Amino acid sequence: MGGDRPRPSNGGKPTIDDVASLAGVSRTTVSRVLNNGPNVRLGLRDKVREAVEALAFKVNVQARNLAGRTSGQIAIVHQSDIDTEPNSYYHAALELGALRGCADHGFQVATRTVSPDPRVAHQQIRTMFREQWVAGIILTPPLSDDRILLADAKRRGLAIVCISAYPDAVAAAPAIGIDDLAAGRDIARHLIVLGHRRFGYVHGLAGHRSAERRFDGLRHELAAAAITGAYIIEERGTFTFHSGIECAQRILESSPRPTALMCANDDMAAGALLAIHRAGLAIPGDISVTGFDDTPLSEIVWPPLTTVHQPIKQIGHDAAELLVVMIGRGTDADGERPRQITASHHLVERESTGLPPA
Amino acid sequence: MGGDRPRPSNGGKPTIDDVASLAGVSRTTVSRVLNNGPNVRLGLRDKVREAVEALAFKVNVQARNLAGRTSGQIAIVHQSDIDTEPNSYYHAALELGALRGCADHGFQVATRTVSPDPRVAHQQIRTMFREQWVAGIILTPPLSDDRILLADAKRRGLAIVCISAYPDAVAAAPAIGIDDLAAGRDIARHLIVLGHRRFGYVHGLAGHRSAERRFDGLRHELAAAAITGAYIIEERGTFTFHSGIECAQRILESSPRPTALMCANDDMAAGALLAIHRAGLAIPGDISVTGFDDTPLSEIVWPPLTTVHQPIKQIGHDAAELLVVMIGRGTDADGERPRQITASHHLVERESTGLPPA
DNA sequence: AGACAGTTTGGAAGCGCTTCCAATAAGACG
DNA sequence: CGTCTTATTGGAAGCGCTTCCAAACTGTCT
Repeated sequence: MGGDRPRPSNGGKPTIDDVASLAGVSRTTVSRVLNNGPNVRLGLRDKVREAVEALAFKVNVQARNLAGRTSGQIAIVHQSDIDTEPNSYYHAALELGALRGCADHGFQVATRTVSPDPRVAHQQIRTMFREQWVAGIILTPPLSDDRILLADAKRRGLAIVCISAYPDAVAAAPAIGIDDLAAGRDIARHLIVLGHRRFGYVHGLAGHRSAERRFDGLRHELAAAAITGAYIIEERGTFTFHSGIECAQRILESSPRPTALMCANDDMAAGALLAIHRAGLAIPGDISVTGFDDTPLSEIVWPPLTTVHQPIKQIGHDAAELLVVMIGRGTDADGERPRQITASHHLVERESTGLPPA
Repeated sequence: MGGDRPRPSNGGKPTIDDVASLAGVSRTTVSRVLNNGPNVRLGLRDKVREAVEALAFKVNVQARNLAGRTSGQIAIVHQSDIDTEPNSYYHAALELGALRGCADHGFQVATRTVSPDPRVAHQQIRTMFREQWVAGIILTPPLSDDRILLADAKRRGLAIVCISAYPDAVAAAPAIGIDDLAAGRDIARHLIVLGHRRFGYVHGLAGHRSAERRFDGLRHELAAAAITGAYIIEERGTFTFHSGIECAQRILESSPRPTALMCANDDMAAGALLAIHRAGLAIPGDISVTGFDDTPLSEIVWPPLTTVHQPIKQIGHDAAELLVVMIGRGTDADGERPRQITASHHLVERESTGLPPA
C-alpha cells in the first residue's frame, strides 16, 4: 500500500519524530512550530511545515494533552434538564453541533446541566470551576447572559465561549450567534410590508436577553416605518408550546385583535397556531403568525411557519472551535483572540403569513 | 481544602502510582485490576479496589490510550446527510446520546455521513476501515441492517454496535434498541381494544428492517385477536412528513375507509394528520392516528399523537457505552460480551386515538 | 576585540498509563 | 523432599508529545 509520500519509520502513523528527521531539525523545534511558539527562524518554520504536509502528520491529541498537562477537557453547560424538556430541538441541535466541533479537535467533552434556580446554578458552576478539570466551557442561553457568572469565570482565567449572548456581554467573553436585532427587523419588515399595523408579540423567558432583541427589532422597524396608529400587544411565555397557546389566547381576547402575531420561537408559534385554530380563525386570513429558529417543527405545523432560519448546529460547532482556539495558545500567537462571531440568518417565508384582513 | 481522603503525592489528581502505594502493590498490579486482567489474587484485588475508592481515582484516558496504542477513536456512522433533513430529531437525539456516552468515557468521536446510495456507502465505509484510525463504530439505521457491511466489519475485527437492528443481526454484532415487535403489538392492541377493525398502515423506508417489525406487531396482534373481517391497507413512505401526507391521502381514497391509521414514525403521522384535516375528517372521530417514537413533535401537532415512547438519547448513550466495553477488553475479562440490549418502551396515549365511528 | 544580552536550537526528563519480561511464590507430582 | 509447572508479582521500557534547561549562535555596545 505504499504511497509516494515519505514513510514513517515504524510503519504506522507519522509521529513528530518523523517530521523532525524529515525536516532535519529536532523534535523540540517541530513542537514549537506546531504550537506557534516563538523563536523559530522563518526558514525553518517553512521547512517544518513542508515536512508536516508531506507526511500528512496529525498531532496525537492524547499525547499532547498528557505531556502538556492540559486536561483537554471542556464542558458544555446548559440550564435545566433539557432531556426532560419536550421541545428541546433547539438545545439538542446546539449541543450536537458543539459536541461535533469538540470531537473534531480531539477534545474531551462533558455535558453538564445546572439547576434552573440561579442561586443553585451559580453554586453548581462554581463547584465545576473549583474542581479545575475543565480548561474551558461553553455556555448556552440563558447562562450566556449571566454577567455574574461570566465575571466570575473571567477572574478565574477560565476560557469561556457564549452562545447567542447579548451583544454587550462580549466584553466578558467571546460570543457567537446571529444578529437577533437584524433578524427581528427582517421578520417585522416582512409583516409591515404586507400591511400589518396591529401586532401581538409573544416573548420568551425574561432572562434570555439575546432573544429579547428580536422584540427590539420589531419596535425599531415599526419606529422606522413611522406608521401612525401601529401598536403591539405583549405577552410573555416560556418558549414552550403550551405557553404559546396561553399567550395567544390572551392576545386574541383583545379588541381590536392584532392581525399579526410574532413569537420569540417556533414552539410558541406552534402553540399560537393551535390557539387560533381553536378560536375558529383563519391563518393567515384573519391573522398572520411568525416563529423563530426554523426548527423542523416549522415545516410540519399547519400552516407551515414563516420564520427566521438560524444555523443552530453550525453555531454550536463554531462555538466549540472558538473555544479550542482560545485554549490552544491563549493570546501569544497572533495576539488577538476573536471577540464575536455573527452567524448568518435568513427569513424563511412559508404559509403562515399573508395580507391582513381587509 | 483538604478532605479526609488520602492526598495524592503531587497535590493534583491521584494517579495510578498513588493507588499503588496506598494499596501497597506495584503499579502493574493496579493496572491489571483496573483492566480486569487475569492473575491477581482476590485479596489484592479488593485491596486495590478499596484504594481506588478511597482516592476517588479515575484513570486518565489519554495516558491509557497512549500507552496502550489504542486510538481511542470511534466513529458514528449515519446514512445520508442528516443535517439537511428537515425531520431529523430522531437522528439528532440518537447522535447526541452516543456522543455523550463516548465523551463520558473519554473516547474520541468522529461523526461520518455516508451516501444514501448503498454502493457508494459501502465504498466509503470500507475506506474508513482501511484507514484503521477507528477502534470501533456505531451504526445507525438503516446501516445497522446492512448484512454485508456487518459481515465485512466482523471479518476485519472491527468492534461494531448497531442501533435498532433487526433481531437476527445480533449474530453479526451486538445491537441495542427497543422491542419493536412488542411495541407494534402494544399500539395495535390499544386500537383493537377501542374497537377498530379496518386499518391503514404507513410503512417507512424498506431498508429499515427494525421498523418493519412494528408492522409485524400489528399483524400478529390482529391474528391473535382472531377478528373476522379485519384488514390492513398498506402504503409505503420515507419517514418524512411529506411522504406521510401522500400516503394518508391514498389510504383515504379507499372505500370503505380505515378507521385507524398506524404510521411507522411520528413525522409521517403528523403528515397524516394534515391530510386528514384537509379531507375534512375529524380525528379521532372519523379516524384514529398513531405515530411512533414520541419525538417532541407528537405533543405539538393537533390533536396530540398517541405514540410509542422510545428513549432515543438513552439508546444512543448505551450503544456508545457498549462499544467502549467491547473495545476495552475484547472478550478476555468476563468472557461473554453482551449480545443485545433491549431498551424499554411504553405506549403514550394522547388525543389522536379514540373509538371508531359508530 | 571582548563582554553581555537576546535569540535560536537541541537534549533529556517526564506526563500517566500499558505491557513485556524476568523474578518469585505456590502447587503438583514422582 | 526435590523438581517442574503454573499462578502472581514487580521492574522497566516505552507510547508521542511538551517543556525545562543548557548550549550554541547572533548582534550590540564599550
